[in-house]
This record gives sequence, C-alpha cells and structure tokens, in this order.
Amino acid sequence: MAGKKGAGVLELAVLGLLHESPMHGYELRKRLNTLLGMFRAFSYGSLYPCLKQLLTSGLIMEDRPEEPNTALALQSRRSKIVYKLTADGKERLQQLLTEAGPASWEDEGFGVHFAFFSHTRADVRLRILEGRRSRLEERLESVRAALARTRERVDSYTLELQNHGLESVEREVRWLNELIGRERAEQEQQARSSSQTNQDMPRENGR
Amino acid sequence: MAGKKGAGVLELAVLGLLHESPMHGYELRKRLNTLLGMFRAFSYGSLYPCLKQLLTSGLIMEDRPEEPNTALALQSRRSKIVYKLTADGKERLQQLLTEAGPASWEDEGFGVHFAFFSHTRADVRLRILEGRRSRLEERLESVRAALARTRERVDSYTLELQNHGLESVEREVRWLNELIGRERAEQEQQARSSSQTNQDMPRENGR
DNA sequence: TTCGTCATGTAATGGGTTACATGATTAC
DNA sequence: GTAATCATGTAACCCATTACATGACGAA
Repeated sequence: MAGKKGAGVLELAVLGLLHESPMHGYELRKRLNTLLGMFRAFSYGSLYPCLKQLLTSGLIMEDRPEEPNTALALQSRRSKIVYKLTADGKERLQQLLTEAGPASWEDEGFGVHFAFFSHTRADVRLRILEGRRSRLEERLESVRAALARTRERVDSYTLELQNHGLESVEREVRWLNELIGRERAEQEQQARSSSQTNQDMPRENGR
Repeated sequence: MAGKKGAGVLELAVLGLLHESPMHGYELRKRLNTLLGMFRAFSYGSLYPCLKQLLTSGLIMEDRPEEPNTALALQSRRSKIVYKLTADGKERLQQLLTEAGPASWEDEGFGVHFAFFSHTRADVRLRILEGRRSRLEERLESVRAALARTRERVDSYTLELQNHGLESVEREVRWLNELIGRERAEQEQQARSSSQTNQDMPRENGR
C-alpha cells in the first residue's frame, strides 16, 4: 500500500462512471469523452492500463452477467468485460470526492471533480468552487500585472491573445461566482429548514 | 535530418522569443509564462534541457556580450548565459512558422503559434485560424450530438459543465470568426492596392 | 466474404513536472 | 552577514499518447 499513486484524473473518472453503472472499457471511454467533451480526451492506451491497475488493487472487479443459456459454453473468448465497483472502490471514490485540494481545482482535475458534484458533499463543493475561483484570480492578477508592465511593447497579435485569454478566464470567474452564489443560497436554505426542525447538520455518517 | 523530434511547443516558443531579443534561461521562462499566461506554464526542468538540446543542434548559441573591462578576469563562473539564435535557428524558426498543420491549431500549439503571428505569413495565419476554427467546430458538433442523445439523463452538474464548455468554445469560434474576417479584409485590401499599382509601380513597396 | 465498428490490449515514446542541489547577486 | 531572489542545472518520475496487434461481430 505504500506509494501506489493513483492514475490521477482517470482514476476518479473511471470510479465515478462505474459508480453510476457497470460498463466495459470501450463504452467507458466513450462516456468519458462525452462527459468531459471540451476539456479532455483519453485514449485506450491510458484507459486499459488504468482499469488493470484498479482491478489489481481491488477497487473494481469484472462483472459478467452470465447469460449463457444460449448454448455458448465458451462465450468468454475475448468478449466484453464489464467492470463494476467493489466495496473498496466505493470507499475510495468517496474519499476522492471528499478531498478539496489543489487536485480538485487545478486545470487538470477541476472538470472531472465538477462532473461528479452530485455525489459530492455540499461543503466540499463550495470549497472546490472557491478554490478554483481564487486560483483563477491569482492568474488574472499576475497576467494583468504583466500586461501593465509591458504595455505598448507588445505586438498586436500577442496583445490580442492575452486579451482573449483574460476575457475567457474572467468569464469563468463570473460563472463560478454564480455557482457559488447558488450553492450558498442552497446551504442557507437547508440551514434554515434544519434549524427549524431543531437539528444540526448531519455530518455525513458513513451510511 | 534523421529523427530528432523537436521539443514540441517549447522549441517554437524559445526560438520565437530569442528571435525578438537574446536572453538567458531564467528571463526566458518568465517571458514565456507571461506571454502564454492563461494557457501554459513551463518549468525550468523542461526549459533548460530544451536549451541544451537547441544548443547542441546548433539552433542557438551562447552570446556573452563581453563587457569585461571592469577588472573581472574570471567573471564567468556561473554567471548568466545569454542565448541568441544562429542562422540555422532563424531558418528553423521560419520553417516552424510556415507550416500550418495540426500542430499549429490543436490545443497545445495554437497559443504559441498565434503569439508569433506577426512573424508569420498572412496566408499561413489564415490557414491556421481556419484550421483551429474547424477543429473547434468538430468538437462542438460531437458534444452537441452527445448532449442531444443523452438529454434528460444527465444530472444538473454535468449539464452545467457541458454547457459551460460549449459556450466557451462557441465564444472562441466567434473570436476566430472576427480574426478571420480581419485577415481576409486585410488580404483583399493588399490585393486591391497591388493590382492597382502593378502596372507601373514596382511591386514590393514596403512601408 | 469482406468491411466497418466494436472491443481489448501492449510497447515504445514523449513531453513535461517535482524535487532536489547549488552558485551568484541584491537589499536590508 | 543573512535572507530573498536570481540563475542554472539534473534525476526520478508521471501521465498519457501513438502506433501497433489482435479478435469478435454485424451488415452489405
């Protein structure tokens, strides 16, 4: 158990998708790439090794529905391999979904983490959104500073590029602001209704 | 000529920056990261090996300005190393700036290629912009198709993510449209003025 | 029966990061 | 004189890609 760094983004994505429903690799990859569509695309060369690794570490298992009545005794020669989560896998997924750190708000990971927000605790969601926002704001500030420093020394295409980048990020920040606002409103509403019924927020007992 | 794949994006970026003015590695990296600000950030761990490789392949050379009057006979112990392009390097840069292929319009390369558009031929610029646009439109189409297929089966966060991605890309397409429009207008104007004067005036009048 | 798609995999490679190690210069 | 920053470099590793190889299955 020492070391054994997970496959980063892919691990979460695979576990998350398999949690929604069991699947075989090929389909997994398609769902992956439509899910993340604009952000990333994985190839088989990374997916299958990842599945293999998850298998050997006991987070997923093969799940052959066994519908062999149809007179095919050896139907298993290079057929589909459907994977599903094990108990350990569910636990691992839960763990991944609970940590709100750089991995969850940097460029590589944010999309995937966001995609599974409906399985994520509300407070974690909020911290991830805020983390990403402040990350982007850092970037904005440093680029704006650089832009102010070098004003008039850059050619028009460079300027155009930096402006477009700036505007894109500003746009994402506005998007995050709106999401954060919604999350906060939701939390308040929940807090209100729970204080009404004299209950403190149940802190995610392990089910 | 056999093999010797260049260091991808970095090679172009380094050659391009050094073409504008000689620099040492540390400064190069800063300029690199402000130039590309929103898109990429390189670390020394990739920059210095790249410089080394460019050095050994003769595309850049050390350029010590030699201002040693100040009584420092051994001023060179671990001092700055300023690099500049060689003739080969300039040629290579020109070559890189002339090819309008996937490398120039895929996500990884587009920003860098665009950043040096002022050193790029007008027709190449146009083809790169159009290449990127059609690349993005492909992506839009496939995501929209997927979205239509799975409508109502996805949870709200996934939907939110996909929508945001979609809008981001649509926005970039609009940006590209405008740039392409400008480029075309410029080309037409140049064509017009050159046809106007091509009978009695020497062609090639630079401003 | 052949072609396109579904489906699973591996080996070689690649481009990059992190963490580390160290020296030089500047500001206080 | 010491801390921060400038400046150069390397080794170990990581995540993923490309290209390849193979096999099953349905439709023309």
